[in-house]
Amino acid sequence: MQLDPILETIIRRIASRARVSEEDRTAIRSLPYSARAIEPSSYLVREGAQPSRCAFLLSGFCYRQKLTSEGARQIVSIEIPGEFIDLHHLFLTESDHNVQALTRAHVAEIDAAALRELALTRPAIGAALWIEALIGASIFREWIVNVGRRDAHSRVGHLLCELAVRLDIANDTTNRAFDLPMTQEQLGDAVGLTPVHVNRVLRALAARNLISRDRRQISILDWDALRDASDFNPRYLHLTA
Amino acid sequence: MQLDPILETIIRRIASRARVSEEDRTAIRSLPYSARAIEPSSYLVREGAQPSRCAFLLSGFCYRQKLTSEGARQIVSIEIPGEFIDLHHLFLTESDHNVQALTRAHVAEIDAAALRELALTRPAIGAALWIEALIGASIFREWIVNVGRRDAHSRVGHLLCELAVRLDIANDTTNRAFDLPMTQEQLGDAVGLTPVHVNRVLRALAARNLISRDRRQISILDWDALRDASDFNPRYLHLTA
DNA sequence: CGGTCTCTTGAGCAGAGTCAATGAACGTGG
DNA sequence: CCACGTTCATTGACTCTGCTCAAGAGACCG
Repeated sequence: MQLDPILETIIRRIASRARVSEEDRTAIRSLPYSARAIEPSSYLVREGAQPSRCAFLLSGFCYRQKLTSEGARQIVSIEIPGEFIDLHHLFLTESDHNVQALTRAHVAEIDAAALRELALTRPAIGAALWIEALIGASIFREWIVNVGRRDAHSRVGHLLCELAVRLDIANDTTNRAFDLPMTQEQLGDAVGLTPVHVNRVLRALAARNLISRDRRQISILDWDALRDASDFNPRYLHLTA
Repeated sequence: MQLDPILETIIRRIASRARVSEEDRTAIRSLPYSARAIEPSSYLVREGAQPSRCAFLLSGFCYRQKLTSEGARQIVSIEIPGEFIDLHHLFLTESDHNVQALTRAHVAEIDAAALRELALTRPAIGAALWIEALIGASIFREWIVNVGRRDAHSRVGHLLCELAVRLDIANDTTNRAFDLPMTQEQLGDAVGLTPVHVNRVLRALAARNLISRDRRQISILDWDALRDASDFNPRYLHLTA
């Protein structure tokens, strides 16, 4: 029998978090889902919607965002390939935020009821999804700290460190360099600064030889220095959980 | 047979989130736990620790907090009675933050392995705990927005609105008034401001007749006005989920 | 009654925002 | 291949919200 490569990708992700049995794998293989391509900046989820599917990001980047009544935007997380992007919809009916594609992206939209069923009845799958969700929550907490208590240089540096680590883990590399598919305005929305100030901070970081930039390609030149200057401690990513 | 009032409280909480069967209740009634009183400002959980218990807050207030290397503190959530305060420890080994008591508090510390077992094998209990955790994550997201994109007046007002709603729900009241057991310094740590500025903001809100204060008793005088001024929309609390 | 912790208030400062203009990169159609 | 329009990045000048420093007043406690 031919295996569906998309479901196998999802299985690998879940298996990386918990010991899944052959029956667990079989159960995942029967999940109803549909694959979809998303154009940059289009919405995957809108605040107030009641989605019946739960997306898994296969390729591309997304971000999670909320708007204030003043029209200001705050990005509350950035999603990279290989992540479940709305586990919330498994158990909460209404979305409390928006999710948009940053680049062209591919997602597998899994039937929420079916995935919820697996999460509740198959302990290994349940545990894996719990871990995914709880690490996500931990990252939210760190972002509150970032935006609430760090100065502009550390905020931007911290975000770059986080992305470097998460991308290196996801790609099984140790590059500390990556293509950052965000405008400076979006970066500002992620760290609570204006685009003008993000620009000044980025060049200040480059001037201090902590990073180098070429278009939107970011290389961290001095990891230890940037990590220290940005108060970055990867504990909150629970890499060894 | 005599029922343990503490476990019954926990059962009621879980039952408010999902339809639990009599077997589910029986299973909860056999959870190993110990009750403990906590003095103000003492720690329930420390960053880096590997707790084997998961606390449920029976009375009193707690806050969740992280420190930067500069020594700045950011409070990332405030916990009120009736909440599970570290569901993270069910599935993540190491704590990424500190939890401290705000007032004298009572907690039931439940054996994490036993509760995890229930979460994974009893669908109703699992669903209830998922909902608890996901609402917590939603509140983290809103706090990122609060600290990242709102001005000082809105930030403080937003926090007061959130606490008023959560406490009214928990106590089944509609007072819009509550005792806020926090110093202005702690308030500042929750909204990313200095205590001096929190002080000015609080008196400005009082001067605009949005709130009144007597010691640490807060009354919201004009709910609609404060809600609008603070950009508060309770959707993120998922009250009807 | 003294000590300590909070709360208040004022004065001056500075980090980040605003406004505005210029320049570079990129996609598109001719 | 080039002209053009759009989006994004960069820079300067100026402003302002919120911070720092510091001192005094209340509240609470043993």
